[in-house]
Amino acid sequence: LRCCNALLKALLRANSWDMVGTVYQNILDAKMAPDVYTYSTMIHAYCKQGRLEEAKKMLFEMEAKGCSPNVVTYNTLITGCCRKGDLKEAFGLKNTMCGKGLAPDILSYSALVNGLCKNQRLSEARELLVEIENVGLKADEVLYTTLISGFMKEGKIEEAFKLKDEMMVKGIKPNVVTFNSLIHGVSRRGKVQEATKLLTEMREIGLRPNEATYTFVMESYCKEGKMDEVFELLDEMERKNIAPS
RNA sequence: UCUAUGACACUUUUA
Repeated sequence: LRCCNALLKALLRANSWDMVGTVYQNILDAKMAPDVYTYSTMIHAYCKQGRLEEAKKMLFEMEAKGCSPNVVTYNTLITGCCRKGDLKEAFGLKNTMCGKGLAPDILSYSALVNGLCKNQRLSEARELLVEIENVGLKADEVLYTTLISGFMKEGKIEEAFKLKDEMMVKGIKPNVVTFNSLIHGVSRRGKVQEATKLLTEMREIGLRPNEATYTFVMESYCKEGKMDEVFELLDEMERKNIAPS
C-alpha cells in the first residue's frame, strides 16, 4: 500500500489523472484498504483538477469506511477550496475539523490566508494572523510571504514592507519567495530603485535570486525603458547558470 | 531525520 501511495503521488505530480483512477481502483480490487495517506492523496488529486465535489465525496467515503481524516486531509481540502475561491466551504471545513478535535495547524491557516488574499480580503487575512498567534501557533515565513504578496497585489506597498519588518522582528527569516513577492510588488509599480535595493539586500543575507527574481527586476527596468540594465541582468543570469525551474 | 497538505511572474498540462 505504501508503494501504491508513492505511485499515486508521482502520478498526481505528473497530472496523470486517468492513471490515478486506475491505481486507486487496483487498490480496491486487490482488497487493500486505502489508508489516510491514500485518501488524502486522492483528495489532493481531485482538488488539483478543481473537482471539489468529488474531493468532498472522498472525504465522506473514507469516514464511512472508518478511516479518520487527519489534519493533512483537511488541509488538502481546505487548500483546494481556497484555490477555487470557495472560502465559505474552506472555513466550514476548518470548523468541522475543530469540532472533531483536530486543531488547524500553520498550513491550514496559510491556505486560508492565501484564499482571503486572493479574494482581496486583506483585513480578514490580517485578523487570521492574530488568531494564529492567539491559538499558540507560530507564524512562519510562508504565512508572511502569503500576506506580503497579497498586500502587494493590491498596491499596499507600505503595508507589505511593514509585514516584512514585522516578521524580521519576530525572528522569522524572509526567503527567496518573500523577496520575490516584494520585488514583484515594487516592480509592477515601476520602482526600479526599490527593486534593486531589495535585490542587493537579499544577496547580502545570502539568498540566491532565482529565475523569478530576475524576471521581476527586469520588469521594473523594462517599465523605465532601461534595456541596457535588462541585458546586463540576462548576462548575469547566464553567468550564474540560473536554470529555468 | 524523508509515504500525503500551505506562499512568488510567465509558460505548459488537466478542459
